[in-house]
Amino acid sequence: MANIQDVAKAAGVSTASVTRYLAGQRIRSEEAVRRAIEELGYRPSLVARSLKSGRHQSIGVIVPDISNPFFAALVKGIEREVRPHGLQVILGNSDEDAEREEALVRELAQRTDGLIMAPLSENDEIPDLLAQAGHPLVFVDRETSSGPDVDRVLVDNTAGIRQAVDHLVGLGHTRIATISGRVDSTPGRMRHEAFLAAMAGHGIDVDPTLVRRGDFREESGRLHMADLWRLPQRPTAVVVANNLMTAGALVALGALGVRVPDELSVVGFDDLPLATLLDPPLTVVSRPDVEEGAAAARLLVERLHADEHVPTAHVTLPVELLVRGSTGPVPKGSPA
Amino acid sequence: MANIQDVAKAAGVSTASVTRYLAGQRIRSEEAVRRAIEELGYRPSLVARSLKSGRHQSIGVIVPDISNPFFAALVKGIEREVRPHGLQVILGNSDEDAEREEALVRELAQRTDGLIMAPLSENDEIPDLLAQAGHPLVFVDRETSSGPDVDRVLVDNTAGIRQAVDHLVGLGHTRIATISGRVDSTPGRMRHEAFLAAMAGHGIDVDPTLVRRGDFREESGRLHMADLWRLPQRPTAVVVANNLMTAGALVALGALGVRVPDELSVVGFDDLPLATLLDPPLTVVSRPDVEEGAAAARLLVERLHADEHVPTAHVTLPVELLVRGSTGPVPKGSPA
DNA sequence: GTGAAAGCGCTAACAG
DNA sequence: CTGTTAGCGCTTTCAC
Repeated sequence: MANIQDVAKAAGVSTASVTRYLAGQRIRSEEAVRRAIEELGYRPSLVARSLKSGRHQSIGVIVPDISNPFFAALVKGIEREVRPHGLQVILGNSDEDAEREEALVRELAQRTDGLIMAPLSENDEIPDLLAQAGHPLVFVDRETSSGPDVDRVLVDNTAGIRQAVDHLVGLGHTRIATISGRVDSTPGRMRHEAFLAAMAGHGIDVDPTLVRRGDFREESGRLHMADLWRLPQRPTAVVVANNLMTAGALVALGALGVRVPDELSVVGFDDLPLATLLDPPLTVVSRPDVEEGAAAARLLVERLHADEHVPTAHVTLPVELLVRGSTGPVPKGSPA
Repeated sequence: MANIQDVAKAAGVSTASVTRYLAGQRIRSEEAVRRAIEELGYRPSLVARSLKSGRHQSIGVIVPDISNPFFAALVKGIEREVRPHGLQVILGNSDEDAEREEALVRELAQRTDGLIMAPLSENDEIPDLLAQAGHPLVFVDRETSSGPDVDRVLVDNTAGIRQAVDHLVGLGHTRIATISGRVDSTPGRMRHEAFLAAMAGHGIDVDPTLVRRGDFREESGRLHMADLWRLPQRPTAVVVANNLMTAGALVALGALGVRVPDELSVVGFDDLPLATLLDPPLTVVSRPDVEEGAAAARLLVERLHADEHVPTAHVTLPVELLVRGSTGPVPKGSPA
């Protein structure tokens, strides 16, 4: 691979002139340099540029699970927002693994100008280190609890769960179960607490056996749903804290031959691509996923372009309950 | 951020000794260096290392659409395979955009040790340039037609489509439609040609109005399906060339109130996460997606570790027709 | 406008 | 085993 010295030599100028040409400045031997670059197939080394300038013209995005359609949509929103600014998006997938997440943070912090991340756990410390080091950081969907104040974009998890519970209670349900996500993560904790609060708000005592702690993965939805159905006193409705666990719960229910919503009402959090085509169509708490990513990207870009200090921003986006076919009245003969 | 000089100074040694310590070699002042690193919070600059060594300890993966579950699974397989080798995976999403793909290739080629990519089009030239420059490259799912011979991992698209057509013909269908993917891409072209060949193999003349060219996106599945249903002579079955377009086709059919498989049989290519929970469960050509990624990763890692020339490998993985509920006999009264 | 030269942070060859 | 030094490829003073 040709370097800037080769080009300078071929064009009969100094490397400084080549740099100037590259930067779009006017130089006398423009044509010669252009030809030399062309003939040698020269491409400036991004690594050398980064070392020299400390900038990378790219941002990093770290998500816990890229195969979750929600995070895929988030990434879409980020890319859409960031592209016009000439920044590359480099994606890291921690695969729900704390060690891998840490490695990615360290790697991308050094190779990008800023980071958008959904940390695995609120106890994560790495992001705080980054922020302290002055590396631009925006939390999206999740945040950490300790450390400095950081830009973040969340959705109104509490309102979403409350709407779901209100809807079920309105249909006459009282034995409502929940399958929570990781309670050490922001959405897991908030949705879990919101469920308990909403039930209390309706004056309903929650049977502890109906409160299950999952981990956001499909398998945990499957297992907990099967468990719930094995209970002597079954629930008449269930609120599942994310899309993947909802999918798992539906698989379990399908295998058990449970009729939804006749025997059990199901509400998921986060829409699924084919939610309307399921049998029955799934009632879910839906949120503006692409927009969530875009909002986070806007905060980061703003911070990258700012000369002076930018105050920390906290954005909360609204959610919406989409009532479809998977929720219905309490089955007859159930203990009301 | 502290650099190696700061550490050397603090420990009272030369930078060379710090480097040696970092590389795990035995040095006399080990303890002093350890403490200096600890106290200064020193982290070696990856960028400087890359510039010096020309290696990056990471690989790049470029896919056309990360929100397609197939590519998400592919990435999973790659990460699983590559992690034990201490390599980071950096993901690029071209979002079906040729310009963006080119930018990603150029960027990642300079910042990674090797690339796994599913090129948008068989006419793409960038990958060839890379390969000529000696940058390790593996094609997965798709390849380019010109340029040097490159490692690749594909699936047996032809056999998959043939099985789908055989299955439908076995059920008595002859008016079989297809919605193809981008025919300038490997899987698009192969599945398209395989469809025509399989039909010819059964001695069936294909009505040209039943052959639609989509672009692998959901919307194109929706549009083409709606178009097909508007035809005076409707098909009795349809083979859709990928998962997203199948989802779109199902949405269109749902909106039109078409009963599957009573009025129309549907076969998709690529399984969908919830395919078994759809109404009816979807018949698909399924393939080992995670394994496809892993196979590509193995080829790349092998090439990265090899001292000498490694002959090019071409891997083709088998596919499997999963017959579920969306295919059935020809509707009565249809022109056989 | 232009070129010489220093330096971003690291590693490796070399001499001790 | 250790330190000195050159150099990866680029940008940016600085003096002309």
